[in-house]
Amino acid sequence: MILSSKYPYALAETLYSGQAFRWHPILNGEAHEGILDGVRVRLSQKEDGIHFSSESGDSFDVGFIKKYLRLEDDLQLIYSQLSSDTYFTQAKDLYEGLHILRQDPWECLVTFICSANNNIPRIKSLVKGLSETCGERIRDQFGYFYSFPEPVSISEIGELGLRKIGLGFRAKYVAKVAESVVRDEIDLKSFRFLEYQEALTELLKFPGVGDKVANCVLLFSMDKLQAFPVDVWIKRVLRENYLNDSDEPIPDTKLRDWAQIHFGEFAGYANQYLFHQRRLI
DNA sequence: ATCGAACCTCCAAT
DNA sequence: AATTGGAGGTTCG
Repeated sequence: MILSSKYPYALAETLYSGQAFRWHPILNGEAHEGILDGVRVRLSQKEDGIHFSSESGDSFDVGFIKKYLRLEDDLQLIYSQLSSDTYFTQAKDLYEGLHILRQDPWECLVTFICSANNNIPRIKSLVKGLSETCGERIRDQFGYFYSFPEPVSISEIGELGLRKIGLGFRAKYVAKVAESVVRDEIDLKSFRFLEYQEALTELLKFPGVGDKVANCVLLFSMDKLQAFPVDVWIKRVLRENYLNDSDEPIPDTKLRDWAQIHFGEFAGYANQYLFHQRRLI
């Protein structure tokens, strides 16, 4: 199956820019494999577009992949809205076609709780451990793989089980969030229909979710392109390029407010490009 | 309100 | 070889 799009798509940059943690290169980097909605998916970028295959073939909705990849995003519009910022423009010239992904909110929430005070290899290994411990074991033509666990499955292994996987102090948070989602029948998918501020307020009620994690979840899974996660890398970018080095430290939420006003409705796209550029220095 | 320490774990750098 | 410091943060006092 070939997915075509009007706009350039930097597939590898997108899959490995630290927003999703279950993709890995296969066939000497020719293609990428991940698990979406309990299905193993392979993607590769060719001249004529992004090639996509999975065992369920066409029965696996192509529309699903298109949504996941945000193929419909109007990059020209987004670029033009951000073009007055010279640092964004620099990053854009380097990584043209880099996209935000639209992930599953539950998986996104859990993985970004796991991201606290962790580096990317650690986050990946935790998500892998989680999936292999309480995800569903599924077989396809290439062998076995594991779906990302449902809230019930995580709540069943509890804090102790999560500690065994290596979540550390995050185990308590993930366990509580899983229990809460199960008990209160919270439909995270519906958060996407809330306004940014309202969804943010709701997410902040979860233990282990502060402003940074909430904004990641909003941006990467809830269609809030104005979300602006303030992490150490973005702080470096802001400090180095936009603020006086001599200034005293500014609280993260203030930095976010400033950035959202400065960059506007696509602040999250600016965030991803600046983050990606700074991280690869 | 604001601020710093503490929190699990892993691993690279002393 | 043991120890320290830091990693895409949040909570608690």
